[in-house]
Amino acid sequence: MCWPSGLSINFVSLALNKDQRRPMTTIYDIAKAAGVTATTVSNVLSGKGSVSATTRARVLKYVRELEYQPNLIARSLIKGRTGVIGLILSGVDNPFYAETTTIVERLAYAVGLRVFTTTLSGDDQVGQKMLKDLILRQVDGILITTWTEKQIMHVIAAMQLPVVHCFWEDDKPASTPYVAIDLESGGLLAGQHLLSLGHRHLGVITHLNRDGSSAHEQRVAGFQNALSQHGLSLDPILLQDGRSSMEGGKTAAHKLLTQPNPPTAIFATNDAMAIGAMAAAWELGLQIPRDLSIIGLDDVTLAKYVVPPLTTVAIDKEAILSHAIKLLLDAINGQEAVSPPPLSPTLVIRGSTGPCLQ
Amino acid sequence: MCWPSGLSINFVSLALNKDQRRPMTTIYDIAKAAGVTATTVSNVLSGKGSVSATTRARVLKYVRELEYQPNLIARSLIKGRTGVIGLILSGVDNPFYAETTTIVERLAYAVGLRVFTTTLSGDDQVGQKMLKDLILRQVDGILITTWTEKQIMHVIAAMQLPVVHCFWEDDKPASTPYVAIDLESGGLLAGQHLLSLGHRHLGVITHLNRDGSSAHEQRVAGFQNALSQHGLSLDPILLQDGRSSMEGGKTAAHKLLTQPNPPTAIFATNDAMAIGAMAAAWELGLQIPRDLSIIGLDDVTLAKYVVPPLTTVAIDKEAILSHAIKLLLDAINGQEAVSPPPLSPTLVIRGSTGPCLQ
DNA sequence: CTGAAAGCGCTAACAT
DNA sequence: ATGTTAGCGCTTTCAG
Repeated sequence: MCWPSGLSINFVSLALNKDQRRPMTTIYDIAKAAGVTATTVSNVLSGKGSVSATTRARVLKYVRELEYQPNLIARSLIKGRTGVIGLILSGVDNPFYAETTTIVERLAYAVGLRVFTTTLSGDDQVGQKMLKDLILRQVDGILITTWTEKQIMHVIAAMQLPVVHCFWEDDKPASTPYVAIDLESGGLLAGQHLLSLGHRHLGVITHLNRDGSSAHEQRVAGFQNALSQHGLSLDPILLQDGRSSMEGGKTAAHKLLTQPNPPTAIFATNDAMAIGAMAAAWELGLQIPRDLSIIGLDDVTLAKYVVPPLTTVAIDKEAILSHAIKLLLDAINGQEAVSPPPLSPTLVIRGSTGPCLQ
Repeated sequence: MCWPSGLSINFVSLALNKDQRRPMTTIYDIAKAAGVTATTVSNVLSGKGSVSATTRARVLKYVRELEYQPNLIARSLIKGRTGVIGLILSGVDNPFYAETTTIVERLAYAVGLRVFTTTLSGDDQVGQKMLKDLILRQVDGILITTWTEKQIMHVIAAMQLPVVHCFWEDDKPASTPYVAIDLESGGLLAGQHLLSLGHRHLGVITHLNRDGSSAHEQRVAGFQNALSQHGLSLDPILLQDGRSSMEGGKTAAHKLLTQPNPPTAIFATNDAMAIGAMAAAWELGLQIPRDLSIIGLDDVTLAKYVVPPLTTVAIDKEAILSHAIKLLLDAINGQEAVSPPPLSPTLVIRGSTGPCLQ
């Protein structure tokens, strides 16, 4: 064989097919070695039944020697449980979702669950197929964190598969457990903060297209409540769609800021859009917070590092997801899953908001 | 039962245990309904064997009526293949990894593979256990994108499990397929760019602790090559550890910039650290790029949105991961997995670098 | 305390 | 073209 220069044999690996690889040692292998039956080995391993100390020791010895590893697939088949859950996420360029995955994976593993993450990129078919695939793979439950096609919800419901919602409750069947956040008070907090800084001409960037959502509507509603308290109301032209993404937030901010009478402060209903808005402000030569205040909602890790650091309404992802996992586990175990009362967000003041100077 | 005010019965879900739920319809159910045997149903479904058009139609009819869904767990058990791969990631606050997961999930699914993401948070034990769990769950292969304990590598090697490395090749057994990037030329590009802007006093933020890595060393080496070409060399005090994270980058930049003779430009060996460095500069009242130029490496999505937009050396994640998945698939199928020649990064000039004004 | 037998849902020889 | 048999690796009654 002839190699392009620079490529050595190191760069080649003649892999072994599954059948060519050394077969895993099974429970039978160690049963034979220990001179007992598979049942006994199983009992030793599971701690059920009762086995004499002697045989237990002998079995364990071979377990070690033969480096036995239980085959979780076989176990899943017989138990009717895989110990895997599905996680449904949105695929927009939003750091929030990235953080969600990591947290969920860790929390789930802590209770013995692995997760298949399914990222829905818009309304494509791929995501929907991936979701069905989750069912074929016998996941024990599903955690939904974003808008999901009604049809899919029905399939899941028909399967009577345990489901928990969080961050997003649109089109959720009434009976589905849900970990709620008081998003309306989140919007209120944002509004009050801006108002207290003297801003009176306020813009909003939110997510409002058809698959958009009460989750964002609530934030806006809370914001409007704050305005009402000051006898103000939101000018519809100052409410723009940012599609939940950084890019969308940037575009929306452009529209807002190039109007004849631009706002002096903007509430973006999530941090991704807020960060996009900051980028737009920079392009327009606006300095934050001198010329424009921006407040987000979520408190993603990144918020601390953007310039200037983003003032935002923080939601406790960790707490919410931890609740969600617990709920899902209860549902999987056939226990009553009681949704907790809504969690309250908190205001985190950093550098992207300041007094109104106009 | 008594409910806190505001909570309605909607918030409760009495879940069904697995055993209580309607059992899935199996291949036998539809065999019985269609008056054939399970084998025939299997043949119809797989398209193997041969079945008369009539029975095929009849079987298919019941498949639809009874809403048959194949149980992939059972299939996995008999096939000795799960169609699942493991993905090993680092858990630092680096947007790069988030993007990696999403891309891998999509690319993998396109070739019929699902992925179990395993985030290694430092050198904790949890990550290592999760990794072993991957094996118990019979993943078909593993894609490693970050530093991994040698011991684990040995376990995997012992299992003769297909493995592919990318982005990171430290401690990689020589025979493991690897998708390489020419990181050294990446560092060179960064250095040349800074030099061409007139900067002569340069700082570097990189990842250098023990589990750090040739992956970052290469970047620094390339950078130093650029310096050498100009008869310059890197002052060791201007090389700081940023631990690959935004926080680390920020801390490192602080150290760099508070020195008696601070650099006029900084090369951070990844975008996360570069973004952290930008935050540090802001805190110190330095304006970018007027007072300080910063260049990163990776080109994460976020780079376009930070203020000012980050100049960086882009690596084509999509291409690399696509190669990696292909390699892994080859390895799984027992085919020769030939590592491609190293891919070249490219310079993307945005707003965080400018002429040296001192 | 240990073993025999059955079966989870599916597929793959090997008949017929 | 269809059916029979056996088995993937494990657990779970139920006997002994």
